[in-house]
Amino acid sequence: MPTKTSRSPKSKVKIRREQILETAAKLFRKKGFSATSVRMLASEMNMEAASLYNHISSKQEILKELLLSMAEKFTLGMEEINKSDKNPYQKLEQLVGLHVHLTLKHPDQISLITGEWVHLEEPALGQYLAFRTNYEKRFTAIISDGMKEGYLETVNIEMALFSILSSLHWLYSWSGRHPEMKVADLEKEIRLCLLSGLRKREDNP
Amino acid sequence: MPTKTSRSPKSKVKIRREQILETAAKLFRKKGFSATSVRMLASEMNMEAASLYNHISSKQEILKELLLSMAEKFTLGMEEINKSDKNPYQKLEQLVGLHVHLTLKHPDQISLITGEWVHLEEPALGQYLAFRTNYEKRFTAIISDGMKEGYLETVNIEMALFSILSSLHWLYSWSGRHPEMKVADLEKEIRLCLLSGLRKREDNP
DNA sequence: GTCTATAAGTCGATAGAC
DNA sequence: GTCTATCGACTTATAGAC
Repeated sequence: MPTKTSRSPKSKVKIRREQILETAAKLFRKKGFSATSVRMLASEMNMEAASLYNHISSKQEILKELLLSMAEKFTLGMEEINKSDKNPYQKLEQLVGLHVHLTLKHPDQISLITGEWVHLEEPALGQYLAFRTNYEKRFTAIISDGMKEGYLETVNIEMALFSILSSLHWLYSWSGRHPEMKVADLEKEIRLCLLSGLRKREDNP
Repeated sequence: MPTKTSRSPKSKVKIRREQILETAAKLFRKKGFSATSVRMLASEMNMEAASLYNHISSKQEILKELLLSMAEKFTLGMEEINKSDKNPYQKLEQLVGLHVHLTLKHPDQISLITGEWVHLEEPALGQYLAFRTNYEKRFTAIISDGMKEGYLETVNIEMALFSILSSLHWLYSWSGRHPEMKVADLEKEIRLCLLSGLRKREDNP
């Protein structure tokens, strides 16, 4: 049976590492990955740059962890939604909810999805793009089903995906300007804008 | 009266400078401003880094020129559209056209709008943000008019602006994947996705 | 686990020959 | 207008004392 003292230092290390990752995400968001030096990150953590390397192995590793952990969260959410027997329109509503939820919980990490993934090196880059492609493929399938089953207007599928995803990707900047807005309200408003517009009005269940 | 030889070298210089700006935009798009070195830019131009400084005064100046020239083009387009006596819905259609047109003409420069403006230094940063704020204000006014006059569904105005603009800002990545698509088709499709969804269906002129 | 010191390289930009 | 050579500052990361 592990003693108190045998677990305590381990969890302390983990917390410290998580603080570094959080701070890094904030800096990467503000300055970009390339323009953020490990010295700046260390300074923000009130330590010397060399000390960081007791917690992380490289600057690149930080970016990799920040981006791949988000990619996994989106993939997991997509799997959860696809497991249910909801109709395609309801799945889209849930997808909006997934984006809103993850965006409000991890705004800094989410912001990196937009432009900082280009700084990933192989093999992390390939892994990340695989997640991304898979996610978009599943998203497209749901939109496609929604059109076939009469829940959605028939428009260019790729364009629909593109317009929905680009709006959802920029949610973080919007939520930054309205920190007072509640999750439920934000979700309702963005559903109204992105989905009700798309939804056929006449003959729906 | 200027002779042929007096104009020829001047225009040659200008073309060289424009080639540098174009190449820089392409590199900034691919690697980001910070991760692009002047040596890489020079190499792409088949010259030494030092030689670049006969055409530009600094790396920062390149970014400033790329971004502010695009900001001016958008502002000019907005002024043109606002000058007409079209109704708000028609103005929105024209705005979509403006974005499509500028995106297809300057995809690399447009791509910088998304994330690279953060690397602008003052006073260029202030100038850029002033353009941006002004543009968003006018865009909002048109949406607001459209709602008041019954052309558009009544939704959260800021959210409508946000979802339209974020889709339009990412047009460049979409057009990159579909280089074969014609301007008119792209414009029609994106209008369908972004505006027809928003447009009220019952009682329009 | 944090520090100082430093390696080894790249950065933007300039000086001056041609 | 392009080159070589170079400056000084900054970069990521490591070695080793404490």
